[in-house]
Amino acid sequence: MAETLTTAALTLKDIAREAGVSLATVDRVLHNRPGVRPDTVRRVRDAIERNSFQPHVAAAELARGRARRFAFVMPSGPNPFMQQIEAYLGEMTAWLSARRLNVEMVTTDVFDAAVLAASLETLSGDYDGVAVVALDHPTVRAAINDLVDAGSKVVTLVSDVPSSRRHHYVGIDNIAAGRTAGALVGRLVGGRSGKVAVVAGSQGLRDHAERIFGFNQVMASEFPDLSVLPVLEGRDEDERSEQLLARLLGRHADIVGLYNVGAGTQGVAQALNNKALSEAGRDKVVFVGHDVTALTRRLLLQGVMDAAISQNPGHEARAAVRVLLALARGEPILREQEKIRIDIVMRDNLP
Amino acid sequence: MAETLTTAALTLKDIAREAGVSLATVDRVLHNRPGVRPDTVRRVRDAIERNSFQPHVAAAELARGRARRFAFVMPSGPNPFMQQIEAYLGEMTAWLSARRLNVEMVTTDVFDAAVLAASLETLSGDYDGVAVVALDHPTVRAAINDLVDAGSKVVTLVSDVPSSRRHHYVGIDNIAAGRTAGALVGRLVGGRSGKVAVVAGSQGLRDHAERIFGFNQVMASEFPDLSVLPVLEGRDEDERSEQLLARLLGRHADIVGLYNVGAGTQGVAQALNNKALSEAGRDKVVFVGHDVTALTRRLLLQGVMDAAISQNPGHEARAAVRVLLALARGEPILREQEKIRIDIVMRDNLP
DNA sequence: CTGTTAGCGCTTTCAC
DNA sequence: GTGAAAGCGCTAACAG
Repeated sequence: MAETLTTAALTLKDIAREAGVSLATVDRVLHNRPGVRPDTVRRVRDAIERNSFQPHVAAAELARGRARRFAFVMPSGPNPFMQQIEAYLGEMTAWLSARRLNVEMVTTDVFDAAVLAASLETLSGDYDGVAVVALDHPTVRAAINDLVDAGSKVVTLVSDVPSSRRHHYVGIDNIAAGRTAGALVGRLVGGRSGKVAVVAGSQGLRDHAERIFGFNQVMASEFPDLSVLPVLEGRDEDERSEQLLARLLGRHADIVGLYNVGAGTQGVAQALNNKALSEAGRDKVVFVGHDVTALTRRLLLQGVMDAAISQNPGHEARAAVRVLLALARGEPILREQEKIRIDIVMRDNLP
Repeated sequence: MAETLTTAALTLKDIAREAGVSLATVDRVLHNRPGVRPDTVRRVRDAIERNSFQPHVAAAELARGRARRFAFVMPSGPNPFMQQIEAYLGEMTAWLSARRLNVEMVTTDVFDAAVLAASLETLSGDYDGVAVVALDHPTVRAAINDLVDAGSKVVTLVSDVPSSRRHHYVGIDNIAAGRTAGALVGRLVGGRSGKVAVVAGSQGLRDHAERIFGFNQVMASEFPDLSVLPVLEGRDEDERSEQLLARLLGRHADIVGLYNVGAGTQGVAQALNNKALSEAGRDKVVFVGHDVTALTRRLLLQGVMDAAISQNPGHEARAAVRVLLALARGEPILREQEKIRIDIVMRDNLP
């Protein structure tokens, strides 16, 4: 009927006594510091094990004295999604201060490998942890590895560099996100047959490429009545996206679905809308895109957009901080908690 | 280019000096403890304000000495969703121990107001915080209020008692969840017209009633071609749900959608399947239900179920702990972080 | 009403 | 290699 989830609260001193050594030695073993005879190490480890001893984080935190420094390396452009992440970090100020954590924002051109790598190099050695929205490029990979070698904990944020030695990736599985988008477009089209348009920023961006890959997978295997048109590259710009899409809609009268892989949403919506106005008899185009912003929220409510695939920016911001903190403290990461889910957002479950 | 989110790390002593008082007095003011002249209070408050001082949580935690005790009051039956919550709490053991938090599970019959209230009464005074899966009933409300009066922090979990003085509710907005289910059924049916079946545990349960309410709202306003049949009450039991649904499917040949509000999923799936087998020519029934369990996961992968509305049980478990901790410490709650979202889960974004 | 003081359980010098 | 001891910034007695 009642059951407890926690173990007796021993202290370092208890372990020290039980292992027949001093506090300092237990501390050394606990943190794998050198200068302890292997035999002693074993004795201490045993005692820790036997009691399933957990050091008190609060005490550890207090004793170390100095505050921790984390840096967030973010794109400098006016990307609403990134701005949301920054805003959510801002909301954590009190929480951060109460834990003596210093978070610094560093903006840079994350789309230029050399510039990004240079920014990362300047951080070397000064930070306990670095979160970076990373471009997947050899130069950047090297810079990340250098940071790791210099002793910083590194997490990639939103966009990963899997080949680097970063400690953790905070972001979604973009192939699965693309698959989800495909399933939604396919299902919401509702059995009609026709063509599907895809607008991306650039197929050179890893996340965009992966999303398109997943999208095509699902379309090919599950919706044979729908044919996917060649990807339009709108560079995440409104005007360009609008023009390209408007032209495409003009050429194909039987477009029933649209997947907007990146930003440029305003332009995409515009193109859709103009068409709807001018060509009365035409079927509604199912429109699926990414991220919940002020704009996509409005489009969802208006029924212009049907669904948004979203990675909760608040969650990403907080997860990045928590993961860096856990890594810095040597605590285990709650993987389930820090995993970023692929959210499907429709009008009625808007957050 | 670089910007810091945190403020200088002052200490209580600094504030004391600046306000011309002692440590103890600052501490009293900080915790609104009595026995300080109003004028002194003001002076101290000013100093705190001026420096936007944040006490160091680690130090506070360490100094108070004793561990905190939290109780989780959960249903005693074999409900997979509740079991998941318990499992996720179990995964936090190390995290909890490292913070000297004791979490105890108390199981009881949460569907019997008197029994539940009695269980709550026994906890009075012994816990810093209590999380409870609550039935919305006057007796339970009174028990919750008593706990609050006795000094415990109380959060309702999954199922709320809005009229009580509980400090927080950790769970989803069930009306919105029902609306989401409605939108999904309506959209996934894909323009066909016909009837929609609804299977619930009982309309007496607040969460079920709210979901049905939201579901009907959307169906009535947005999908006039679909008519919702009277709710079947399956009591969350497999057999009963199967029988009722099978009979209904027999009587109405034009059922195109199904909303399963609660549990009994196995039975519901069975009824759908049998029908599919026996009546070859019949249209696929769009099936939307709640929660991602081993069973619903399988059904989604098999294509029997089309979507699950889910409230992340891991998130609920951790949010409940974090909220109780923040409340106990007098820290602000990160509302955005602790909010439970309505997740739409389809095959391709299964967590 | 206000101040003094002894820890809380670690980390970190500095000695041996 | 190992140990002793001085704090870290608070809280909670207790004393005035």
